[in-house]
Amino acid sequence: MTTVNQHDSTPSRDDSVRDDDANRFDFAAIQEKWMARWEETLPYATDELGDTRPRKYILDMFPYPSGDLHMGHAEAFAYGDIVARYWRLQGFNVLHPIGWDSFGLPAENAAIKRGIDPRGWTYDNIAQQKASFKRYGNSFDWSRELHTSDPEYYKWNQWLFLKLYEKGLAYRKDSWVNWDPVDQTVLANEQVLPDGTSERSGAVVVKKKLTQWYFKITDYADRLLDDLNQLEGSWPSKVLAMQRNWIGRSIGAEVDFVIEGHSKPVSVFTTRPDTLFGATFMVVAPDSDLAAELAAGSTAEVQKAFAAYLEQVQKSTEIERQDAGREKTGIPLDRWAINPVNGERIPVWAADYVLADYGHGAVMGVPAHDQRDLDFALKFGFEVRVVVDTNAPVTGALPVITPEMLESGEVPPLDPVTTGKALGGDGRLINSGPLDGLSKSNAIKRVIELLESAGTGRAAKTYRLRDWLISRQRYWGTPIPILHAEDGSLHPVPEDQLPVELPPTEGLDLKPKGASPLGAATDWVNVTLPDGSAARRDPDTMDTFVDSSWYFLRFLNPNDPDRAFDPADVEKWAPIDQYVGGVEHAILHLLYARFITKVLFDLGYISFTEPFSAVLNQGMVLMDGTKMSKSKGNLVEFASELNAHGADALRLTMAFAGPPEDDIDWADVSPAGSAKFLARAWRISGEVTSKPEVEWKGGEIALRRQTHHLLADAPGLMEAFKFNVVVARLMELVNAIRKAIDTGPGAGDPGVREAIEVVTVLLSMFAPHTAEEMWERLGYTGSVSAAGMRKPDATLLVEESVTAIVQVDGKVRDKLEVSPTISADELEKLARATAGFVRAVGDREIVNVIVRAPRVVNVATKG
RNA sequence: GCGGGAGUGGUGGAAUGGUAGACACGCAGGAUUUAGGUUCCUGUGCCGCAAGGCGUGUGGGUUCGAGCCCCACCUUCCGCACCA
Repeated sequence: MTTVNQHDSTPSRDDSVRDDDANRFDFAAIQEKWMARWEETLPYATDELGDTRPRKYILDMFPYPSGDLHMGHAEAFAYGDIVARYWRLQGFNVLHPIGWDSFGLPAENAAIKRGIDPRGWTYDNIAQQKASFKRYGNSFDWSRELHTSDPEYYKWNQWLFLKLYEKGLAYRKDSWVNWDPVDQTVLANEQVLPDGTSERSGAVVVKKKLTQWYFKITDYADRLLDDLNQLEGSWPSKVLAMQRNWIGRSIGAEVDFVIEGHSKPVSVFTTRPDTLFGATFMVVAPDSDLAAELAAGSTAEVQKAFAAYLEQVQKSTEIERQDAGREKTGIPLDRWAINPVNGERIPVWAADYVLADYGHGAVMGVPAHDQRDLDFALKFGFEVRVVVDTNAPVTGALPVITPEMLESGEVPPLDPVTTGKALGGDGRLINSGPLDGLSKSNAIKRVIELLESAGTGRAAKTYRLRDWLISRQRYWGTPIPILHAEDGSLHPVPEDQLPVELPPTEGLDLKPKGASPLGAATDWVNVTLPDGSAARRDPDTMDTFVDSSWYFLRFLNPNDPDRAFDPADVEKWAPIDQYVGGVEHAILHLLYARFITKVLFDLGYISFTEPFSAVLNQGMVLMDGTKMSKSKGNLVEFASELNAHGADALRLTMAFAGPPEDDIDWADVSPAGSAKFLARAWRISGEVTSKPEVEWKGGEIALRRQTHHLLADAPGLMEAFKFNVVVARLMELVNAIRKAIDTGPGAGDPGVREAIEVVTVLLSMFAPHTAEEMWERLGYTGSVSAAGMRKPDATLLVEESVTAIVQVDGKVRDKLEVSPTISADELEKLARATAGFVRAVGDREIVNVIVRAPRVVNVATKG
């Protein structure tokens, strides 16, 4: 079947010809042809030597190879590719690499289920995804492909780990961790969903006390937070907000309370040190070490009650704990704390509304000014002492409040006990000795000064962000390059002995059992230190988010055996100009990558502190309003869509569906409609009878204007990610060309050739196979991707005439065709003469005339 | 509760404060066709025979003019949440 002709010399509207093979748009044949061509010519390999063009680094979040690509990939990778192709057309040297995030639990779980090696499963999936990407026409530089599960890659994870270890940023600690009882491994805080279940397995996460490796991301909390300001405008505001929220910096003070009979004072963190005189009790987290110590030093009765309470708390799930309307619980410890500012003796309780891992795991209870403390005080009968008059204005004179004003509700009563509402607002301090009369913010400053001079407190910040737990008790990950000597000392594996390769799976039971399967690989785990003593390898592997925290640097020198990346190449390409991926990585991956980038900056390897200059989050692909899933029976398969409509129609559908950030409901879009448009455009490319050398100037002027307006508008639209609008404009231009051929100057008009060539060049971003084919049919031999974006001719952008609207009282009453250079007076004169104007104004009085030549005349009337 | 978005035809969506609904899907009609499909053309916000009127979640405001800016509210989606 001859589906593709260089030159269809008989453009004809005759149906007998139209139905011929040569005039039928055979997307499958076109796709095959160009796929094979690109396989030979490798047009998207980034060749460095002597290339003086400016650079762009466009990156898609690399995929996890679980099965074939799905519709979500089809969307995200279409957008990334469109952006990459756009910058290539604009004359940039574009780096657009691809790799595989190929370590991780799904491979291991699949391996266990089927009794196979996770390697085989993973690399088979990669082969499948790779083939799909090639069919999809992604303009990747395949020569830079990387796999995080290759020793050549994970060697550098280990190198990175050692660098953090040297800097004291990788450390071991014994603490309560999130334990996934199904996957039998620990999870990072970020991997526990809000409902307390595991992001991976869905199991309810439990707490377990373990010694684990951590990265000290909290050292970078301020920088991770403050540097977000630089990204304002080029990152989605939602992602910025989520990161700020996650880091969760609170500014306030630490206050030291002496506990009677306890050697060390107990510090509490508070954002409201101004309310210190209103503290009537103290609460510690029941699962904190502090609570255990305080209980241990109390009566036998308290010890027993405490043990029972602790057990009850630990049995309750995260879901129960997070029920906001839950009644407060707690028990007295029969211990007493001394308020450092007034010497008052206040009782210490344990209650689970205080969290062990935030602040110091202890709070001062100020029931009048904190809702949680108030709820607790009302239940257990603590004094509620108002120390901020929230009715008092912060500036100016104090008001006189009469009983009538309180009665009428004009002024709310300062009575939290009766209202049940804590007084959280600003006001003036009362019942607070030296702070009386001060505003909230002044009182905070003053009380910190008093505490600091007395040595019983200080200004302090605290964060919601926790250190990053990176140990995983699983096989399919990067081994942690640390040796444990028999005396318990830690010995980093020397850099020249990296990588520490994973042992083969033969003989290993990968089934989760609470400890890493690597511990059972006797030959692998037992080693000898240089002094001849015995040691064991650390059997845990790293969180795969370590792999993805720096992979964008490895793309620059993916095959360099001597270093993770070449600083000179990093200088040339990084940071990434445009990162494209799902919002599901808004916190985890992006935060970790930002952290590691800052660490590498501090280590002197790179010169920038933010890895991603701009981020685009694509929406989701839905079906009938919901997420696709096999169980719901609404799954749309990428492969079957690709077979049915072709890569170009699919890509075009993604681009045309709407703004990239919005969800696409596959039931609402029409890949068949996209294919129809492509066929329409392709058909025109075969009908054009002029030669490539033809002089544009003689072309039909209206069509030429439309062509050049599109050239003028396209860059701005593309850079604002308004792909749908660009596609709409291409459709308009194709419709105009169709009309020009059928009922205008005909297929030989130079303007027709110019227009369809511009369509072809722009279309190459969305539908690369079709565009290449059209380019060839138009008589060119090179790739359209190298054709470059044409410049609009400024003289064609000036309109010959514009439509002016005539408004009366803001309503359109008539229209005029006028010169774009018309004067205001002239326009007003013409407007007053229009029929619509005369009819609308009637005999009413004109009170105002606004003229904005050449677009609008608006007349305001009276009566 | 805190934070971030979003509300425009039957549908997806356009619209530097200046003609609301570009473009497409769907639908209707026509041409071609033995027929279907394809292709091409025309129409398609709502009410109304028409003239005309009404229309961007609701109510206010600014303006000659508001889908767009400001205030209040409603609905909805997403993220976080006993974070001291």
